[in-house]
Amino acid sequence: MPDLDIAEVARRAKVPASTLRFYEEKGLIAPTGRRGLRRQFDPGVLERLALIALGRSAGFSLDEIARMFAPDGRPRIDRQVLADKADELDRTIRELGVLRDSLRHAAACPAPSHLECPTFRRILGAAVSGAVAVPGKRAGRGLSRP
Amino acid sequence: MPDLDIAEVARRAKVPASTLRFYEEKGLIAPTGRRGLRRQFDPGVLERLALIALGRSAGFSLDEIARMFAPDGRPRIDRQVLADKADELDRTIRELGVLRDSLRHAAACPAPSHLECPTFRRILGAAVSGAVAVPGKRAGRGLSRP
DNA sequence: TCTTGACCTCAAGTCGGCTTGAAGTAGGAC
DNA sequence: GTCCTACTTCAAGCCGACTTGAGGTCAAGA
Repeated sequence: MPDLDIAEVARRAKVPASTLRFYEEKGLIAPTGRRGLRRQFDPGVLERLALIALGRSAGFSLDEIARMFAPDGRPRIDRQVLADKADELDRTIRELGVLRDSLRHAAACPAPSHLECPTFRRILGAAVSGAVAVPGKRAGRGLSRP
Repeated sequence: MPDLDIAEVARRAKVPASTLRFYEEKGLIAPTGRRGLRRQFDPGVLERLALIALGRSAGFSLDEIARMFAPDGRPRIDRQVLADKADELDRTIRELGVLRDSLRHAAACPAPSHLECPTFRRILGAAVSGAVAVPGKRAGRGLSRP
């Protein structure tokens, strides 16, 4: 398969070209060369972008992901790191489950105000005590389908 | 219970005073008055902060949370919104579960390189197709214990 | 040959949720 | 009465992951 134009990569990976340029700047991907001004990429970049997307959705930062590629470009993913991330996701999943159940209860609860519902107050208590924490603070985050 | 000084609220809610000022600016909380320059808060603010923390961990933005308080200060949480958020969390949880299993497999997989593992490649394929998405993009996010 | 338009560079902007820093003030201990 | 210290205001900064805008270049089609 011949090299792909940046536009083609963008189309296939469903990623804007600006993002590809940004990733290149960060050292996550590299064009094989240029045709005129235009970047050309080895088709393998698609796999790499998939790897990046996977890492992102698992909660790794771009910098962390960059460190998972050896200088030769091949992934050198530390299995321990993966296992740790899986454990982290596991905790996150359990916490989200509790939260989901709480929300469902609050949604179904017949108390006139949520503040009058014992269950809701219990959840609040947990929130106060820090048993429930805020996403985006160096922890496992979820995924989405926009 | 008498009013609480901002420092006391910060201590009890485990939130920096700067955050309380920021929340006030956003209209999320309001002091009952001042003693000298210092803000004084009704103890009920603790419950309200708990509600805010809970909302944050469920993935609501501060603006969304602000809209959940009626002008009189009482929460007016739409049960449908809660149910929707619960459903969203449910989807997130399922996706994270798949991801966790995938990570565990990759961690345990004996293939010399992850790219040579069929399972890993299948996951990558899913990532490419968009079946796995990135957190932080208007979707349910997870929780954490920093 | 000329035009078109998709790419290029580089700097700056965006977004959410705060934090930080400089400069000011007042309550309470001495 | 004075001092300390914890508060105050306001503006600016930070983080990550990109996006946007202005001005420039060049391959390909008419």
